[in-house]
Amino acid sequence: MARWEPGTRARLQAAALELYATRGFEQTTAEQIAQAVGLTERTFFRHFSDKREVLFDGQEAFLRAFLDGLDAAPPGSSPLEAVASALATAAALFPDERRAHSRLRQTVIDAEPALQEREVHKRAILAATVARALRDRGVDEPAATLAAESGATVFWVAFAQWIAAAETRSLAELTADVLDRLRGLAVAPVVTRGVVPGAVPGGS
Amino acid sequence: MARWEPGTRARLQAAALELYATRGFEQTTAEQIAQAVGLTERTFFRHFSDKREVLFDGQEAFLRAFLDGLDAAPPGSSPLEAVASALATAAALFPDERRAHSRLRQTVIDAEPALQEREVHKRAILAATVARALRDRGVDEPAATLAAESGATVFWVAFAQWIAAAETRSLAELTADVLDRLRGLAVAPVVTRGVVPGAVPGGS
DNA sequence: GTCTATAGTGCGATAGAC
DNA sequence: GTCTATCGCACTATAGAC
Repeated sequence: MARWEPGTRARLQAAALELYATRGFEQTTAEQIAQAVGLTERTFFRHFSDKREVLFDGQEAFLRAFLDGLDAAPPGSSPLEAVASALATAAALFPDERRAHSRLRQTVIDAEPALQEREVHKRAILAATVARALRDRGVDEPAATLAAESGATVFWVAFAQWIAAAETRSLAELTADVLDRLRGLAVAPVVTRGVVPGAVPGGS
Repeated sequence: MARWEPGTRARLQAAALELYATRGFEQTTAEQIAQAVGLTERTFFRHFSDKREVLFDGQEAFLRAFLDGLDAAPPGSSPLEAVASALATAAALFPDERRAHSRLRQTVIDAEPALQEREVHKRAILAATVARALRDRGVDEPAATLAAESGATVFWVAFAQWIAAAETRSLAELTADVLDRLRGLAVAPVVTRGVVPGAVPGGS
């Protein structure tokens, strides 16, 4: 391992993130990313199936964390208890040191619909995988899908909070809080702020 | 409205769905779709921003139904009660006559990752819009997002059931059932089928 | 309606690692 | 010799600019 620099993928990812953040996703060509790390466009596409995918690597580890968390839940746990365990395990993948990086990456994604599409697709795959794992644990449908989608939603709501400007709490703390709020949804039948009738102008 | 054939968009959509279903999405070029209805490729892209979008038109009406359903909920309703109202209104957009068409369309989408990305993106936009409407009704965060995402999940779970092979129940009936199951999730702490310890081979 | 950049693919050639 | 990462080149279709 001397002829070629190791960590090619990681260097392509870093270069892509920086270029997307500065010039914008559409204005950045695959050739520019490749040249930034001394490679050709063709090599870029050998590592990543398309320009979007370079920002969505490492989701496998994230998915595995979720599944490991499910496995860690004691047998006989309710679907939501198992999901709570998965959330805690997954949240541990995002220590505070990663916060700045996650923030920059999300800024890039939020600026580009094409990237948002890829992101929600990855999120959908996660939820579907968790649902399958729950079914394997003996949870029937539609409970498995509902619990899995709810867990995913809790994670992304907490994640958005975690990378919000002034936020300092850990992701683990935030996921636990949001999960509690979800539990309260089904049983708390009152709105918390004052209702303003007619505040939503109905169209048509 | 006499110089050109009316319903151009609808005819392009029908031709696209048929071609995607027979030749496959990737194997179908925009030019083929356009020529199938006597137009040029350029005209296709004037009506639809890309090849995927031709399958995702009419989401505005769907979104409006959801919002109208929210408005129909009495002031002071809980977030989930408001969502239940929205689900009923939205489900009414899918009478049984549409079932066959929805089935074919979903078959095409399920066969192509690029189309799945667009679909989940549209679903995400729906959930975000519902969340905003709930905030306008006085629901705070994260309750608004949690309720909106839960409502969206309920709809799509019910929708998948509605277009399943042997299904005959109406979409309205199915959304109501799935919503009840969701309500039970947070309070029902037991799995319904027998738990088989060790049934999930834990890796590593 | 034409013209063009570029995303993304297929295949072959090269060259180091083993 | 095999295996694998990289490069080079030709090519199509998308999508947007003019």
